[in-house]
Amino acid sequence: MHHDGPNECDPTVATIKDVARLAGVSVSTVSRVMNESGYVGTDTRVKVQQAMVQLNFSPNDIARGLVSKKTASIGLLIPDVSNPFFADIARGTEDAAIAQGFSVILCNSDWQMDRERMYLDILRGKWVEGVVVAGSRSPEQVLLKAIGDLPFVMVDRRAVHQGNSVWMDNQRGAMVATEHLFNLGCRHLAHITGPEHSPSGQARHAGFIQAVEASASVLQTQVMQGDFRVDGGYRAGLQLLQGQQRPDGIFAGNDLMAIGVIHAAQFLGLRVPQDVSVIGYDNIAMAQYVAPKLTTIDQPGYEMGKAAFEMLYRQLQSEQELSEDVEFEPTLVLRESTQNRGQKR
Amino acid sequence: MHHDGPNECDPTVATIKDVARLAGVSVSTVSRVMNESGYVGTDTRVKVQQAMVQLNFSPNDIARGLVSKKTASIGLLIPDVSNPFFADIARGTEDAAIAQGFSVILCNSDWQMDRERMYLDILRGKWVEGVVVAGSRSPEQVLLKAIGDLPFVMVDRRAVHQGNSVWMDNQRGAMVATEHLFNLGCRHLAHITGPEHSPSGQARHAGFIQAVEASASVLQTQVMQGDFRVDGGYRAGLQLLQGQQRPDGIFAGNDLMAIGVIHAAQFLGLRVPQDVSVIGYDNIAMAQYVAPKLTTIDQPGYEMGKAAFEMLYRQLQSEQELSEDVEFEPTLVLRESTQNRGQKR
DNA sequence: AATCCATGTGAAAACGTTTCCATATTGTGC
DNA sequence: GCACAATATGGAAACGTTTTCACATGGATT
Repeated sequence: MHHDGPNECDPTVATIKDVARLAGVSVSTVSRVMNESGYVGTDTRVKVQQAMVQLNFSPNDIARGLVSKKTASIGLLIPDVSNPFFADIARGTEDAAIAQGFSVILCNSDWQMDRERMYLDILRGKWVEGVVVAGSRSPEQVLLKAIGDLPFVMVDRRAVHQGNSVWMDNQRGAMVATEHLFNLGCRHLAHITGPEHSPSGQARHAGFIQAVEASASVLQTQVMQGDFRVDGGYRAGLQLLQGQQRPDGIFAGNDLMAIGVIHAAQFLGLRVPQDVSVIGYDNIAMAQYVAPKLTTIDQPGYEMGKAAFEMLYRQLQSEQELSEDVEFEPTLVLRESTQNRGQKR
Repeated sequence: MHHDGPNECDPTVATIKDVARLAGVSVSTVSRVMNESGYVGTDTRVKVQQAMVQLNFSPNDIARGLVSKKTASIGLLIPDVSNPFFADIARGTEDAAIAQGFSVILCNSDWQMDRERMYLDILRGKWVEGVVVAGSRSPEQVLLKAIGDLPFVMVDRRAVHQGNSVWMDNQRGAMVATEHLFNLGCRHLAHITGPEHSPSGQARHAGFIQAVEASASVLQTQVMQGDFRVDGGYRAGLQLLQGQQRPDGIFAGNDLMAIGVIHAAQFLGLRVPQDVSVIGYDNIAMAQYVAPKLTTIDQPGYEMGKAAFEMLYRQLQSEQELSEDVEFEPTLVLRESTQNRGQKR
C-alpha cells in the first residue's frame, strides 16, 4: 500500500530530506537552492527545483524559525477590533506587514491590563519578532515591564517615554476642535471626556482647557465624564443640554460620543447645529453618514497602523531601538454638525 | 564579563537546558515537571520549579511546535477587517480561540483570489492548525484547492459543499425583508444587489425574487446592481428614485447600501420612510445611529465568528472532518426606515 | 528469596531546517 | 607542473523541545 518515500498520494507533507533524496543530493544543497545562498551547479539546481515541484514542497517555517530565531510574525495588541478606529489600525498594520512577508497575530485586550500581559506572554512564547501596541490605557511602567525585551512600537499613546511611537498630538487636535467652536461664535463650551486613564482622552481634555484659557473672551465651560461610547455621549449630552447653562458648542472626546450627543439633542427637540454645534474626534467612517454629518478631527487609523509596522520593521533591521517618533497632524474635517452662531436658517 | 551559564542579568532567554543545569537534573525531568507528565519526585519537582522561576523560564513554543506539530494557532482569512461585519467575526473568532489557548493570524484578502491563495500558503508554512475563511467570493473549487488539506471552517458562504460551515440562510433572510416591505403595503419593490460573484449577495437576490413570486398580488419590481458599499447604494438609489416607476419599497443588499439609498432619497427631497421604505441587511452598529434608524435583517457576526472557531476546534479534537453546519436565523430588526404605506404623518 | 510493578531518573533520538566545516573538482596565473 | 582561488557538494552540529527507551531503586506479592 505504502511506498517507501512520500509520493503524490502520500498525505504527509514533503520535507527537505524527501526533496534531497528524490533529487539525489544532500539536504544542504537543497537548502542552498531554496535560499539562493552559496554555490550550486546549474544542473543540480534544476534537478532540485524539479524535485521540489514534483513533491509540492514548501519549507517548514517552524523548523526554520527554530534555527534562525526569525518567525516573520508580529503581534498586534489592541483593545478591540470591532472598534472602527482600531480596525483601521489593524488593517494598516497588516497591509504593511504582509508587504514585508510578515504575519500579524491579532490580540484583543479589552483595555484590561491582565489580558495585555497574558497576550504579551503568549506572543513571546511564539517568538514574534515584535509587537505593535495600540490604545493601551495601562500605566506606562507596568506596560513596559510586560513588554519586556520585545521590540515594540506604540500607537496613539505617548507622553513620558520618548521614541518608538506613532501618534498624533491629541492636545493640539483638541485645541483645534475647541478653537473651531470658538471661532464659530460659541461662548458656552462643554467637553465630554473619555474614560479615566485614557491617555488620548486626557490629552484631549488638556487641549480643551488650554484652548479655553488661551481665548481672550471669558467663556463659560463645563466638563463631563464620558466613556468613548455612544451611550456615554448620550447621557452626558442629556445632562448638559438640560442644565440651566445650556452650552452652544460641545466638543465630544470622540465621534461615537458626538453621535450620542446629537441623539440627545434631537431627543430634547434641539436642532444641531442651529441650537448647538457638536464636534467629535476620530473621523470614523460613520461620521459622514449620520445626520447631520459630523464635523470632527481626523485621525488616520490606517496610516498610523501602517507607519507603526514600518517603524517596527526598521527597528528590527537595525537591531537597535531607534528613538524615533512618527507624528500625524490632526486636521479639522468640516461637515454639518457645526455652524456659525449668528447664522440661523 | 560573561558568566558560564545564563543568570539574571543575561540578555539571552533561558532554555530548558539552563533550568536543568541549575536544578541539577536532566532536561527530560524538567520537561516532565513542565508538562506534568510521567513520574517526578516531589523534591525534584520543587527544585525544578524554583529554577524555572529564578531563570524566568518560559518554554519556546517554536521548538515545541516542531516536535508536536501543534502550533496552537489558526488563520483567519477575511476580505477586510475595516468592514464592521468582518471585524465582528474577527472579534468572535479571536475570543473563542484565546479561550482555548489559540492565537489567530489575521489575513485581509480584499476579495482577491490570489491574495487568498498567498495567505493560505503562508499559513500552511506557519503550520497553523486550521483556518476560518469568511466572506470569500472565489469559486468554490479553486478555494478548496487552495485550502488543500488544512482543516477549515467557512463563514457566510455555503451552497454546494455541505459541512464545515457557519452561515445564515441569506435567501430566507431576504424573503423576510421583502415580505416585510410587502406587508407594509409596498407594491413597487426594488432590490439592490451585491457585487457579482458574492454568494451572500446572490442568495439575497434569489430570496427577493422568490418572495416576490410567492406573493399573490402582482407586483412591479426592479433590480439594480450594487457593490455592498454606500456609494453603490447611493447611485442605484438615485436611478431608482428618479425613474418613471418610482418604487415605494427598496430592499438594499446590505446596510451600507441602504444608507446610500437613504442619502439619495434625501438628496432628491424624498422622505424616508414616508415616501419610500428602505430596508437593509446585516444590522451593523451604524444602522441604529443613522437617521432614520435603519430597519434591517440582523446577522450576528460575533456569534458567527465564535461558532466558527468552536467548530474548527471540535474538528481538530476529533481528528476528522465533521460534516456539521451551524446555522443562524435571520431576524428582522424593526426601526424607523420602513413604515406602513397608508400611514402618513 | 525471587518476581513483579510502581516510581523516579537520564541518555538519546527525533522534529525540519540552516550553517559551518571539510573535501572534491575545476580553472587560472606563474 | 604547481600553488591557489573559485566553484560545487556532502557531513554533521546546532536550534529547544518532547518522547521513547533503558536503567535504577524500593516495596509488595508470590
